[in-house]
Amino acid sequence: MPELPEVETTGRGIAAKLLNLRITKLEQHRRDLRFALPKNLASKLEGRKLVAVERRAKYLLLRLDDGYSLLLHLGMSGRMVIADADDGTRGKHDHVVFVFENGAVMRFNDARRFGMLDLVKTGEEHKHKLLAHIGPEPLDKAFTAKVLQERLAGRKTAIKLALLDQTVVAGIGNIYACEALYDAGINPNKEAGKVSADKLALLVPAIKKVLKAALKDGGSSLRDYVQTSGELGYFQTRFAVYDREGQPCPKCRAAKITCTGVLRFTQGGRSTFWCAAQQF
DNA sequence: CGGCGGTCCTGTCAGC
DNA sequence: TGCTGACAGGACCGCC
Repeated sequence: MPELPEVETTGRGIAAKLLNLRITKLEQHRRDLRFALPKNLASKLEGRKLVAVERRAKYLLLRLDDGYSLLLHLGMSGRMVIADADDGTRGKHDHVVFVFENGAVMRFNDARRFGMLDLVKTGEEHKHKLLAHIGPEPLDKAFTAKVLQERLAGRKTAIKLALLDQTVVAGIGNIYACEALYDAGINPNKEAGKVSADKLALLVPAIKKVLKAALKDGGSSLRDYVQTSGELGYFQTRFAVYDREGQPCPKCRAAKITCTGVLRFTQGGRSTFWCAAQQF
Protein backbone atom coordinates (compact mmCIF):
# COMPACT_ATOMS: atom_id res chain seq x y z
CA MET A 1 0.00 0.00 0.00
CA PRO A 2 2.33 2.71 1.09
CA GLU A 3 4.38 4.90 -1.14
CA LEU A 4 5.03 8.54 -0.36
CA PRO A 5 1.44 9.79 -0.86
CA GLU A 6 -0.04 7.05 1.31
CA VAL A 7 2.53 7.50 4.04
CA GLU A 8 1.99 11.26 3.98
CA THR A 9 -1.77 10.77 4.12
CA THR A 10 -1.42 8.36 7.00
CA GLY A 11 0.71 10.90 8.84
CA ARG A 12 -1.86 13.62 8.30
CA GLY A 13 -4.59 11.32 9.51
CA ILE A 14 -2.66 10.59 12.68
CA ALA A 15 -2.00 14.29 13.28
CA ALA A 16 -5.63 15.24 12.67
CA LYS A 17 -6.87 12.81 15.29
CA LEU A 18 -4.15 12.38 17.86
CA LEU A 19 -1.98 15.47 18.10
CA ASN A 20 -1.33 16.74 21.63
CA LEU A 21 -2.77 13.64 23.23
CA ARG A 22 -0.97 11.40 25.68
CA ILE A 23 -0.50 7.71 25.13
CA THR A 24 -2.04 6.08 28.18
CA LYS A 25 -1.48 2.48 27.20
CA LEU A 26 0.61 0.58 24.70
CA GLU A 27 -0.14 -2.99 23.73
CA GLN A 28 2.65 -4.89 22.08
CA HIS A 29 1.60 -8.21 20.59
CA ARG A 30 4.92 -9.17 18.99
CA ARG A 31 8.55 -8.71 19.89
CA ASP A 32 9.48 -7.99 16.31
CA LEU A 33 8.27 -6.90 12.94
CA ARG A 34 11.00 -6.68 10.35
CA PHE A 35 13.38 -6.02 13.22
CA ALA A 36 13.16 -6.43 16.95
CA LEU A 37 11.09 -3.67 18.51
CA PRO A 38 12.83 -1.45 21.07
CA LYS A 39 13.08 -2.94 24.53
CA ASN A 40 10.58 -1.80 27.15
CA LEU A 41 8.61 0.01 24.47
CA ALA A 42 5.48 0.32 26.55
CA SER A 43 7.23 1.96 29.46
CA LYS A 44 8.99 4.33 27.08
CA LEU A 45 5.76 5.41 25.38
CA GLU A 46 3.13 5.35 28.07
CA GLY A 47 2.60 8.82 29.48
CA ARG A 48 4.18 10.49 26.46
CA LYS A 49 2.34 13.10 24.43
CA LEU A 50 2.34 13.14 20.61
CA VAL A 51 3.51 16.64 19.71
CA ALA A 52 4.11 16.47 15.95
CA VAL A 53 4.03 14.12 12.98
CA GLU A 54 6.57 14.30 10.18
CA ARG A 55 7.45 12.21 7.15
CA ARG A 56 10.83 11.44 5.62
CA ALA A 57 10.82 9.22 2.50
CA LYS A 58 8.36 6.43 3.37
CA TYR A 59 9.06 6.75 7.08
CA LEU A 60 6.88 8.53 9.61
CA LEU A 61 8.31 10.28 12.64
CA LEU A 62 5.93 10.62 15.55
CA ARG A 63 7.43 13.30 17.76
CA LEU A 64 7.01 12.76 21.47
CA ASP A 65 7.26 15.24 24.33
CA ASP A 66 10.35 13.68 25.88
CA GLY A 67 12.85 14.37 23.10
CA TYR A 68 12.36 11.07 21.37
CA SER A 69 10.56 10.17 18.16
CA LEU A 70 8.88 7.01 17.06
CA LEU A 71 10.27 6.08 13.65
CA LEU A 72 8.05 3.77 11.67
CA HIS A 73 7.73 2.24 8.25
CA LEU A 74 4.62 0.57 6.94
CA GLY A 75 6.44 -1.91 4.72
CA MET A 76 4.27 -3.46 2.03
CA SER A 77 1.12 -4.16 3.95
CA GLY A 78 1.25 -1.89 6.99
CA ARG A 79 -1.54 0.45 7.94
CA MET A 80 -2.59 2.60 10.82
CA VAL A 81 -6.20 2.21 11.81
CA ILE A 82 -7.58 4.85 14.14
CA ALA A 83 -10.84 4.64 16.04
CA ASP A 84 -12.24 7.49 18.10
CA ALA A 85 -13.24 5.10 20.83
CA ASP A 86 -11.89 1.69 21.77
CA ASP A 87 -14.52 -0.95 21.23
CA GLY A 88 -11.99 -3.64 21.96
CA THR A 89 -11.51 -4.65 18.34
CA ARG A 90 -8.10 -6.22 17.74
CA GLY A 91 -7.19 -7.71 14.41
CA LYS A 92 -4.97 -10.70 13.87
CA HIS A 93 -2.14 -8.51 12.67
CA ASP A 94 -2.55 -5.57 15.02
CA HIS A 95 0.99 -5.83 16.31
CA VAL A 96 1.18 -2.60 18.26
CA VAL A 97 -1.85 -0.78 19.66
CA PHE A 98 -1.74 2.76 21.05
CA VAL A 99 -4.47 3.89 23.40
CA PHE A 100 -4.75 7.64 23.98
CA GLU A 101 -5.99 9.67 26.90
CA ASN A 102 -9.24 10.57 25.15
CA GLY A 103 -10.02 6.92 24.50
CA ALA A 104 -8.94 6.93 20.84
CA VAL A 105 -7.03 3.90 19.59
CA MET A 106 -4.45 3.56 16.87
CA ARG A 107 -3.64 0.05 15.66
CA PHE A 108 -0.50 -0.71 13.66
CA ASN A 109 -1.66 -3.55 11.45
CA ASP A 110 0.84 -5.29 9.19
CA ALA A 111 0.06 -8.74 7.87
CA ARG A 112 3.37 -9.30 6.12
CA ARG A 113 5.44 -7.74 8.88
CA PHE A 114 7.78 -5.95 6.50
CA GLY A 115 7.16 -2.80 8.50
CA MET A 116 9.35 -1.55 11.32
CA LEU A 117 9.24 0.63 14.37
CA ASP A 118 12.07 2.19 16.34
CA LEU A 119 12.78 4.98 18.79
CA VAL A 120 15.26 7.69 17.89
CA LYS A 121 16.42 10.84 19.58
CA THR A 122 14.60 13.77 18.02
CA GLY A 123 16.98 15.72 15.80
CA GLU A 124 19.26 12.75 15.37
CA GLU A 125 17.04 10.67 13.13
CA HIS A 126 19.17 11.50 10.10
CA LYS A 127 21.91 9.46 11.74
CA HIS A 128 19.65 6.42 11.96
CA LYS A 129 20.95 3.59 9.85
CA LEU A 130 17.75 3.47 7.85
CA LEU A 131 17.61 7.18 7.11
CA ALA A 132 21.28 8.01 6.76
CA HIS A 133 21.54 7.43 3.02
CA ILE A 134 18.09 8.46 1.85
CA GLY A 135 17.95 10.74 -1.19
CA PRO A 136 16.13 14.05 -1.69
CA GLU A 137 12.41 14.51 -1.15
CA PRO A 138 10.80 14.56 -4.61
CA LEU A 139 8.26 17.23 -3.71
CA ASP A 140 10.92 19.66 -2.47
CA LYS A 141 11.65 22.60 -4.75
CA ALA A 142 15.29 21.62 -4.50
CA PHE A 143 14.53 18.39 -6.36
CA THR A 144 15.20 19.46 -9.94
CA ALA A 145 16.14 17.77 -13.20
CA LYS A 146 19.72 18.90 -12.63
CA VAL A 147 19.80 17.25 -9.21
CA LEU A 148 18.38 14.03 -10.57
CA GLN A 149 20.84 14.06 -13.45
CA GLU A 150 23.74 14.31 -11.01
CA ARG A 151 22.40 11.46 -8.93
CA LEU A 152 21.93 9.23 -11.97
CA ALA A 153 25.28 10.02 -13.55
CA GLY A 154 27.15 6.86 -14.45
CA ARG A 155 24.42 4.59 -13.16
CA LYS A 156 24.10 1.59 -15.41
CA THR A 157 20.95 0.22 -13.87
CA ALA A 158 17.57 0.70 -15.55
CA ILE A 159 15.89 4.03 -14.89
CA LYS A 160 12.89 2.29 -13.33
CA LEU A 161 15.12 0.54 -10.79
CA ALA A 162 16.99 3.79 -10.11
CA LEU A 163 13.70 5.50 -9.23
CA LEU A 164 12.95 2.73 -6.75
CA ASP A 165 16.36 3.23 -5.15
CA GLN A 166 15.61 5.34 -2.08
CA THR A 167 19.15 6.73 -2.05
CA VAL A 168 18.54 8.31 -5.47
CA VAL A 169 15.21 9.89 -4.61
CA ALA A 170 12.98 9.25 -1.63
CA GLY A 171 9.47 7.92 -1.44
CA ILE A 172 8.82 6.58 -4.94
CA GLY A 173 7.57 3.01 -5.13
CA ASN A 174 6.55 0.60 -7.85
CA ILE A 175 3.30 2.29 -8.82
CA TYR A 176 4.55 5.84 -9.11
CA ALA A 177 7.81 4.82 -10.78
CA CYS A 178 5.74 3.22 -13.56
CA GLU A 179 3.31 6.12 -13.73
CA ALA A 180 5.97 8.84 -13.79
CA LEU A 181 8.00 7.12 -16.51
CA TYR A 182 4.87 6.72 -18.59
CA ASP A 183 3.94 10.35 -18.11
CA ALA A 184 7.43 11.46 -19.14
CA GLY A 185 7.57 9.06 -22.12
CA ILE A 186 10.67 7.22 -20.93
CA ASN A 187 11.36 3.52 -21.52
CA PRO A 188 11.66 1.96 -18.06
CA ASN A 189 14.52 -0.20 -19.26
CA LYS A 190 16.66 2.73 -20.41
CA GLU A 191 20.04 2.91 -18.71
CA ALA A 192 19.64 5.45 -15.91
CA GLY A 193 22.83 7.36 -16.62
CA LYS A 194 21.92 7.70 -20.28
CA VAL A 195 18.49 9.27 -19.98
CA SER A 196 18.81 12.61 -21.79
CA ALA A 197 18.60 15.96 -20.03
CA ASP A 198 15.46 16.68 -22.07
CA LYS A 199 13.81 13.54 -20.76
CA LEU A 200 14.86 14.27 -17.19
CA ALA A 201 13.33 17.72 -17.58
CA LEU A 202 10.06 15.90 -18.24
CA LEU A 203 10.57 13.21 -15.63
CA VAL A 204 11.00 15.43 -12.60
CA PRO A 205 7.73 17.34 -13.15
CA ALA A 206 6.06 14.01 -13.95
CA ILE A 207 7.17 12.58 -10.60
CA LYS A 208 5.87 15.63 -8.76
CA LYS A 209 2.64 15.52 -10.74
CA VAL A 210 1.79 11.87 -10.08
CA LEU A 211 2.72 12.11 -6.41
CA LYS A 212 0.64 15.25 -5.92
CA ALA A 213 -2.32 13.76 -7.75
CA ALA A 214 -2.16 10.66 -5.57
CA LEU A 215 -1.78 12.79 -2.48
CA LYS A 216 -4.89 14.71 -3.40
CA ASP A 217 -6.79 11.53 -4.05
CA GLY A 218 -5.34 9.69 -1.08
CA GLY A 219 -6.20 12.67 1.01
CA SER A 220 -9.85 12.09 0.37
CA SER A 221 -9.87 8.31 0.18
CA LEU A 222 -7.28 7.19 2.67
CA ARG A 223 -8.31 9.60 5.38
CA ASP A 224 -11.46 7.59 5.89
CA TYR A 225 -9.45 4.44 5.89
CA VAL A 226 -7.10 5.65 8.55
CA GLN A 227 -9.99 6.55 10.77
CA THR A 228 -12.35 3.70 10.33
CA SER A 229 -10.76 0.73 8.60
CA GLY A 230 -13.40 0.98 5.89
CA GLU A 231 -12.87 0.17 2.25
CA LEU A 232 -9.87 1.59 0.51
CA GLY A 233 -10.82 4.34 -1.89
CA TYR A 234 -7.26 4.04 -3.01
CA PHE A 235 -7.98 1.16 -5.33
CA GLN A 236 -10.51 3.25 -7.16
CA THR A 237 -7.70 5.48 -8.32
CA ARG A 238 -7.22 5.28 -12.03
CA PHE A 239 -3.68 4.51 -12.98
CA ALA A 240 -2.56 5.10 -16.55
CA VAL A 241 -0.48 1.94 -16.83
CA TYR A 242 0.01 0.31 -13.43
CA ASP A 243 -1.86 -3.00 -13.19
CA ARG A 244 -3.45 -2.39 -16.59
CA GLU A 245 -1.68 -5.00 -18.68
CA GLY A 246 -3.27 -5.45 -22.10
CA GLN A 247 -5.44 -2.37 -21.88
CA PRO A 248 -4.90 0.58 -24.20
CA CYS A 249 -3.00 3.39 -22.47
CA PRO A 250 -4.63 6.83 -22.20
CA LYS A 251 -2.28 8.53 -24.65
CA CYS A 252 -2.79 5.91 -27.37
CA ARG A 253 -6.50 5.95 -26.77
CA ALA A 254 -6.64 9.73 -27.08
CA ALA A 255 -4.53 9.66 -30.25
CA LYS A 256 -6.54 6.72 -31.61
CA ILE A 257 -3.32 4.76 -32.04
CA THR A 258 -3.75 1.01 -32.30
CA CYS A 259 -1.01 -0.48 -30.14
CA THR A 260 -0.32 -3.63 -28.18
CA GLY A 261 -1.76 -2.08 -25.06
CA VAL A 262 0.04 -1.82 -21.74
CA LEU A 263 2.95 -4.26 -21.46
CA ARG A 264 4.32 -5.89 -18.38
CA PHE A 265 7.75 -7.30 -17.62
CA THR A 266 9.86 -7.93 -14.55
CA GLN A 267 12.66 -5.71 -13.30
CA GLY A 268 14.41 -6.45 -10.04
CA GLY A 269 11.77 -9.05 -9.31
CA ARG A 270 8.94 -6.56 -9.61
CA SER A 271 6.39 -5.83 -12.31
CA THR A 272 6.89 -2.89 -14.62
CA PHE A 273 3.95 -1.64 -16.68
CA TRP A 274 4.53 0.53 -19.73
CA CYS A 275 3.46 1.38 -23.28
CA ALA A 276 6.01 0.74 -26.03
CA ALA A 277 4.27 3.22 -28.34
CA GLN A 278 4.67 6.05 -25.85
CA GLN A 279 7.92 5.33 -24.01
CA PHE A 280 11.34 5.17 -25.61
C1' DC B 1 30.73 1.59 -4.55
C1' DG B 2 27.41 -0.55 -8.05
C1' DG B 3 24.51 -4.23 -9.35
C1' DC B 4 22.04 -8.34 -8.65
C1' DG B 5 19.51 -12.06 -6.41
C1' DG B 6 17.72 -13.93 -2.29
C1' DT B 7 14.97 -13.20 1.57
C1' DC B 8 11.73 -11.81 5.16
C1' DC B 9 6.01 -12.75 5.75
C1' DT B 10 0.75 -13.44 4.92
C1' DG B 11 -3.15 -12.89 2.00
C1' DT B 12 -5.57 -13.16 -2.30
C1' DC B 13 -6.79 -14.68 -6.64
C1' DA B 14 -6.63 -17.38 -11.00
C1' DG B 15 -6.58 -21.84 -12.76
C1' DC B 16 -7.17 -26.63 -12.44
C1' DT C 1 -14.85 -26.71 -2.87
C1' DG C 2 -9.76 -27.51 -2.25
C1' DC C 3 -5.25 -27.17 -3.66
C1' DT C 4 -1.23 -24.84 -5.90
C1' DG C 5 1.43 -21.32 -7.69
C1' DA C 6 2.02 -16.59 -8.83
C1' DC C 7 2.01 -12.28 -7.18
C1' DA C 8 1.40 -8.10 -4.01
C1' DG C 9 2.16 -0.88 -2.88
C1' DG C 10 9.41 -2.55 0.37
C1' DA C 11 14.05 -2.70 1.20
C1' DC C 12 17.92 -4.94 3.59
C1' DC C 13 21.86 -8.04 3.22
C1' DG C 14 25.49 -10.57 1.34
C1' DC C 15 28.10 -11.68 -2.54
C1' DC C 16 30.64 -10.72 -6.76
